[in-house]
Amino acid sequence: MFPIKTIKDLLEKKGIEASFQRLKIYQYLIREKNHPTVNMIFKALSREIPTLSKTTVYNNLKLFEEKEMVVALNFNDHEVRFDADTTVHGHFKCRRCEKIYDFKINSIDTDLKGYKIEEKEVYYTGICKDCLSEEKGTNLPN
Amino acid sequence: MFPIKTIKDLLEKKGIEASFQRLKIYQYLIREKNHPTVNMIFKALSREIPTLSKTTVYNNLKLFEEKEMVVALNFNDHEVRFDADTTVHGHFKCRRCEKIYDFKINSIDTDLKGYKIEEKEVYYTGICKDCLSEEKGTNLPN
DNA sequence: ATATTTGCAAATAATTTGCAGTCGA
DNA sequence: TCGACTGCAAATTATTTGCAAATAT
Repeated sequence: MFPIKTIKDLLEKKGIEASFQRLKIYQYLIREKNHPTVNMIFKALSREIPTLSKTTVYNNLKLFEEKEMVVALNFNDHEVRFDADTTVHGHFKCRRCEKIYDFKINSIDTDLKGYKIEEKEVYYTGICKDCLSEEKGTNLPN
Repeated sequence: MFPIKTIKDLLEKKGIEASFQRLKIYQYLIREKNHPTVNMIFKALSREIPTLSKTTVYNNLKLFEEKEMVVALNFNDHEVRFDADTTVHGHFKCRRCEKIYDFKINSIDTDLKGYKIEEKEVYYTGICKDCLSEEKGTNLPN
């Protein structure tokens, strides 16, 4: 689905070198779509790249952010998560299973006038579909 | 506008003691409405309360959060800001002057279905009205 | 008197920085 | 060969924890 070649082109189109580590980190983001933390990326890729350092993960995520290839998500907890989808969309975080779901935003009606808006971020928190149905399941003996 | 007495009642209504430091911290939040960081609160109140410690500021903000008297704002930068207005509303941060403005959200139209939403947070970033007009001012010789 | 709160100092965690060695066009 | 990239170790910053002293009911 996302062969190395494609990602390589993508990186080069952005004017950055396609080093092995960089390529793998970006590939991880677009493949997994799991909104990982620095640590999740580091741990997952360390298996393939045993010499990988966390600094490199930080370096590259920062670079991706500058190139607007990645956005950082800041929910109200002390971990930053990353998303390679930079189009405007909302993020829902389940406080039970900790998963983050993307959702589509059709419009936001506000009273803001005269401001130059450059970025929009929308975070929802709650319980996801799966956890809700599990909850129901445990309550009903059948 | 927010006399000590009123704030004292408010804290007690929430079931927490109205200690001097606690009262001052909460008063600062609702008076200034400036969405301060821990440091801003600490520095501002240190003048009046020279013995104040940052731990106490952290302790009380945490308590306020638990009691849902305060929400923490996480823009994509490494500082958390606090807001004593806990109703759902948006926050706009100017990347020029760093000020945070509140705005009203009438509605958000999304495709999210079947999820239990418990919290909504909306962050906009850009240039505020004031900074925009200054910008114009410097460009025009008149 | 007793429970809560405060505030210091130390611990922890996340991120950044400096820099020497490595890699690839 | 040269500049960019990596990765270690140390530094920095934000936040939390442990605990003894202070405070308030």
